[in-house]
Amino acid sequence: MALEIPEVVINRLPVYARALAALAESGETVVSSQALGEHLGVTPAQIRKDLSYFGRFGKQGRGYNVQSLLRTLREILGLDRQWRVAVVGVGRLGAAIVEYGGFRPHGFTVTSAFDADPAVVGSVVGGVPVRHSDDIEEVLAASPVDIGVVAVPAHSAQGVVDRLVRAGIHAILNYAPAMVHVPSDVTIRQIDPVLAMQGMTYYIKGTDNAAK
Amino acid sequence: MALEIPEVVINRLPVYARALAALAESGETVVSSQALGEHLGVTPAQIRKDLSYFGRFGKQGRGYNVQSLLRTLREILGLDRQWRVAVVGVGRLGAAIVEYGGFRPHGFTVTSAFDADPAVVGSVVGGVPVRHSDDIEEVLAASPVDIGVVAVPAHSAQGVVDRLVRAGIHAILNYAPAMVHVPSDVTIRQIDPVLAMQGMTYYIKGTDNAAK
DNA sequence: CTCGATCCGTTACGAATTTCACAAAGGTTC
DNA sequence: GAACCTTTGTGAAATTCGTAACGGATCGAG
Repeated sequence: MALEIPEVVINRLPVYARALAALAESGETVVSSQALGEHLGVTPAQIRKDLSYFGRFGKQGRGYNVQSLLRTLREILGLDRQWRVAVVGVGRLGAAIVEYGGFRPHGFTVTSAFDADPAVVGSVVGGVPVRHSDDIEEVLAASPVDIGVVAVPAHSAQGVVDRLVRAGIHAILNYAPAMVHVPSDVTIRQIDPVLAMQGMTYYIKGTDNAAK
Repeated sequence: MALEIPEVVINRLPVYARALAALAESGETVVSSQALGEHLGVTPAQIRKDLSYFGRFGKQGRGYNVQSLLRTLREILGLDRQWRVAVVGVGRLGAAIVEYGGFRPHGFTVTSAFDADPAVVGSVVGGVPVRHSDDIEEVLAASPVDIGVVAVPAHSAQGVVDRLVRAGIHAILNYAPAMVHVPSDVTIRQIDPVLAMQGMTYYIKGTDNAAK
């Protein structure tokens, strides 16, 4: 508690946890920072350093116990709980997110959905009834969620985020191609394929394929 | 050319470009690093420093010309060209990517699609014929692309990436929940909503909603 | 029980990145 | 055209982050 843990470190922990889960799956019982690092493309030193922020989990000469380190990481990250998710915007993308089955095995369950289009409000998507975006605060006051997922057009994103923040949400995953602002006690992550691609083209400007 | 430009800087340029495009749209002709920074949540100094890697684009006392800075950034990033994209994996997610209309306005066109499922191979998704994943090298040799998008299950991701690399691709956007390895002359970006969420739960462990 | 090999946790160092702060320059006002 | 205000570009300082290196455990072999 005394030490402030860098965000970059926190963001690497889920990667470690995923690798450990794979190792556990394949029956491995111990793993060294060396082996884990190779499997993951990071240096062993970084893994040891990252873990050392939270305690001492390894045995010298042996490595880490896969099961127990995995359990520890999941506990640190809060992955040992169920998290309720609200999805705002159930257009093409939003509907795909609500119906996506990949979140639930990780403890994330979509428990409410919102949209601004009256034609969609009232329908049921992926087993979740769609409410109107104007009622976010009201609906979430009655049945709170932990995480908000924003899948609305860019120009509506900030408004939706503001609503989610007012509803008491402290974690937001934003799929909208817009840089939105949140108070410092709210964590936000951006998922933006276009930005990701645009950040790559710089590096391939000079390659053969591009020459035309 | 002499200077190696940090990757973090490159990744911020598309964000600046997007903000400038919005300003241009709304008729603004000049913008200061101060104003741009506020609009974007970064410090003015960072914007100036980032831009200074590439030249001197501003006027003291005035700021930057929106149109010309936007044009310059697009040129630097290679956003002034058309980029051909291959999508591998046309399941739920892959099909959504191929059919997604949001890439084309930015110069990214999906020109080929692949899948390993014989039931899907031969069909047409979003106007693009689906070929078998085993034929990636062959097909891309005949009609090359610039960027590969991977939307296959985690266990197939590395194999697909290897194929794309062998086909001469130098930029890969990976939607598969797997850490894949590429040679140093290949740029890769990861899109992983589960990791993004898992990186947020750490920060909301102590909030009211989670207490139950 | 000793030796050698392995590997963690930690500290010290170095690299990378961000922020600061200021001289120089453009614009405006009178 | 002089005084003043604004804002850039940039070295230098400060901060953050990653890597190297090593003492001290742990284990297995003989």
